[in-house]
Amino acid sequence: MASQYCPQEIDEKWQQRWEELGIYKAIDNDSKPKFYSLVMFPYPSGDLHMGHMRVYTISDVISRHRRMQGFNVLNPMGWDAFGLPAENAAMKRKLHPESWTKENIRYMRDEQLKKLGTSYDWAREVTTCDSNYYRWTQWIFLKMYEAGLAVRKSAPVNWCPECQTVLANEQVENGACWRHPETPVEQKQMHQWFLKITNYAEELLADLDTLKGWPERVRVMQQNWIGKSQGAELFFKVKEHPELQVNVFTTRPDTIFGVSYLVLAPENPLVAKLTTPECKAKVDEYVEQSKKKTELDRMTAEKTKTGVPTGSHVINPFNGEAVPVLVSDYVLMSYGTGAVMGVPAHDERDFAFAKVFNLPVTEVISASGSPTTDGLKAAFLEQGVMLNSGEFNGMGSAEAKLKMIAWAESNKAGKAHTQFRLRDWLISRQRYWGCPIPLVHCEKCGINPVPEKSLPVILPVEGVEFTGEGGSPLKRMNDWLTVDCPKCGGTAQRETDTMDTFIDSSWYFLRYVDAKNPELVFAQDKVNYWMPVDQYVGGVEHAILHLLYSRFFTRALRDMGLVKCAEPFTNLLSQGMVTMYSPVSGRIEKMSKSRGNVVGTLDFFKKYGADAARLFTLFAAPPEQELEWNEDSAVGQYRFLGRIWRLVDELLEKGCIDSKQNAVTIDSEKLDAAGKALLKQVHKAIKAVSTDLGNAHYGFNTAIARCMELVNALYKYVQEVNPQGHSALLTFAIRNLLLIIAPMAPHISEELWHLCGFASGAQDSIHISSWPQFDDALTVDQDIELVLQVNGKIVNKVGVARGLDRQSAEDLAFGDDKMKAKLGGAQVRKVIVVPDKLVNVVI
RNA sequence: GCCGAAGUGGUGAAAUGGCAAACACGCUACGUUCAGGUCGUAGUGAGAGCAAUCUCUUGGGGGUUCAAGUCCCCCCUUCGGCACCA
Repeated sequence: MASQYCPQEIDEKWQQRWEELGIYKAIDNDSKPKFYSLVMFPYPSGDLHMGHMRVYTISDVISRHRRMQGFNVLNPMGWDAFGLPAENAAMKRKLHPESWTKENIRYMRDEQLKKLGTSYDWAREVTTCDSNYYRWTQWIFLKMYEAGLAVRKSAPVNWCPECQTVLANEQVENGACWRHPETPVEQKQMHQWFLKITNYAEELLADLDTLKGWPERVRVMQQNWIGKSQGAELFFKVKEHPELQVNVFTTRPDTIFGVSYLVLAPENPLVAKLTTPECKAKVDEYVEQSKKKTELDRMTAEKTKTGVPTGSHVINPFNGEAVPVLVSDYVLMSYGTGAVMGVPAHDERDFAFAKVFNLPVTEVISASGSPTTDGLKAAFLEQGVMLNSGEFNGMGSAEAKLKMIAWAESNKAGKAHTQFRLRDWLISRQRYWGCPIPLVHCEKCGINPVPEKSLPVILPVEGVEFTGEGGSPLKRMNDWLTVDCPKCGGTAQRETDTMDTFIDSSWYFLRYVDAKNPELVFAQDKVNYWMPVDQYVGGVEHAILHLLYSRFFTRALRDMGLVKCAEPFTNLLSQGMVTMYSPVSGRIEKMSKSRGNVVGTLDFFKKYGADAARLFTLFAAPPEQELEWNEDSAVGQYRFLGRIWRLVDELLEKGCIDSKQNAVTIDSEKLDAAGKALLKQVHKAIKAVSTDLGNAHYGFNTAIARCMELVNALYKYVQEVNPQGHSALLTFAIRNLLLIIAPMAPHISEELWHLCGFASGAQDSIHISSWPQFDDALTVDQDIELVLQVNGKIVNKVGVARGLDRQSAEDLAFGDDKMKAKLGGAQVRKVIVVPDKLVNVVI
């Protein structure tokens, strides 16, 4: 055995051996309890840095631990391989996106993920840009099309001029493209394909409550995003055009008697119909101006209200009053009906608007039920008592709300309505490197789906030219473009838009269960055996996008009878990001190439080994927290591993490791005091690490600390006691130390496991050994320190044997010299005894 | 503005309402070494004291409790989500 820890000589050896032995293969429909461990698959950008490695390490430790606990673990890996960066890189480097992507995958798989010592079942590898994956993406799309969940409609959409494509709402951040924070998105009215995620809005929101294994912050983010508001849709007839009516959505139908005007969004088609000839010039100008504003402008513009009258009026269905209709850009076309009733007395924005346009402020709710004496200074937003509201006067506003909705319904003046903020998912992309949408446009028969038997619609690879101009290169691929209409057989054209890459990742976890099936998207028995995912690990940046889409997909597939579960991910761990000082910004920021603060994986692995990298990312912070990369501290983990190595080396040298000894425990009674103490340390460490790795918070940092304590205890023992003659105890300690650290440091533990002779042969591995048991009785300290307090302040600590009864503890406290001094002769009011912990005397 | 998470030594952090700072990084000393590194051992929250020891300490202020980093209320700061959402 080398006396020095040399990861360079052991890491790759074991990585290869594990692969040969196939010990990480998951077995479908095995009788052992299953554990589906999933980590968010990477985009093959070409290089993983330490920031990425954290998430794979965390998920790998969970998988390894469960495997040792006897679970049939599914721990797969794949590639989210479609997407814009490949296309942009291809244009820049004159490569095809496919070769660029495939080469990146090879490098990231073979040179990075495998060298981290991950335990993936590579037989299930999935690559979303492979036609044997995306044919099923297309198949699911067609199923959704049949179910009416994929629809083509005209809608205002977000266009990123930089990406040259439309984007989903979820991909717009602060009014800018998620890939280009400097580029504001433009609003365009376009015919596009949408998935009707809104059909599931209610369920997606309500079921968040069932996700007890998800972090609160992620649930709240999804809640905010779905954004449910309850209220009513109310109908206003147009005075000048009795055949027209304007519907508004409001959460406050109880304020309807306070309506003093109505506002339309500039994009609302009713604007043209309601504008009178006298007002047309000004309205047209206003609408033109607001069209020029990007969403970003409209959001960041000062909140002073602007607007123009249309010249028309609508009639309040509750009191028959005619109120003017105006146009203003504070009303959004994309939310509700694109029209709002103006109630200045009870809405802040309406109040501000009324002040600018000098509109009446009619108070209809007040705290007391009588009007405010000197006029409202601001909108009154709270609940209260109704006034100026006809038959509803005197009612509480909450009650009036229900009564008024009922009145509206029976008088055909409105109806109860729940409004969601969530919008349908725009999935068309005017780009090449994505999954083709399997549809055909025929001049005679319109839009037809590609028949199932003709799938996949292969994305053409040969002869594609990337000019960066004139839209998607697919539009110029005439051979590919022209196709027989599946319905009439005439000449037709393929759809040239591709799908949003988030579609690919919305179901990949379902394909892993049956990754190579050529006949089916996945077999029923397999998907029902493995799903749902037991532990998902990934970054919080996907809290809305990917996680919401996957929840939607799983529900849609459930309704088609393809899966049984509604929620795909039972437990979710959102790991914090890895940060480091950035010389670009001068701040500590998320590790990224553009910020110039990345630590490459290979250099570190070469110098200190994969285990040190793994231990550092696990040890430096709890998994949900941010972690600042610190080279010194990471090297500290390398030293810790060296300490283990030398300890085992020394014990082997001295013949203190007995490879045959594999007792479950050691008889404590036969040990001397030092031996008992060490044995206790071992059982305590097993217990603590089992708890830390087994609970929902995954205390990897404390688990490693416990291992360090055990190593420290072993050093102390070996120094104080001649280890010779104690081989049974020392073997037991080393054996268990290696087992409990194995999930976190898989290479060194495997090497030492074999060097100690604990493996049954070259075919054996520590990683398929059983997780060790601990004896709870042996973890209990028999000698404890009883804390003596007066009024909760510590006065003294005395060593006593465990199990001292209350009375003896109290006597002991009152007999203690320091306590006596502290108490003086004061009157004792109360004595609290917490057995084996403390005595608190209250004076 | 609404919602959520967090705030503990020089640093990363740890603490089922019951001894605050486990475990590390860093630093200091000693040993090993020609020396440096490595390695090993010890020390290391702040203040006072030669010392035993004492006092203070978990963003700030109140409260509950025999006992609060932990529970409750108010405030401050930082980070994150939503935001002219009717």
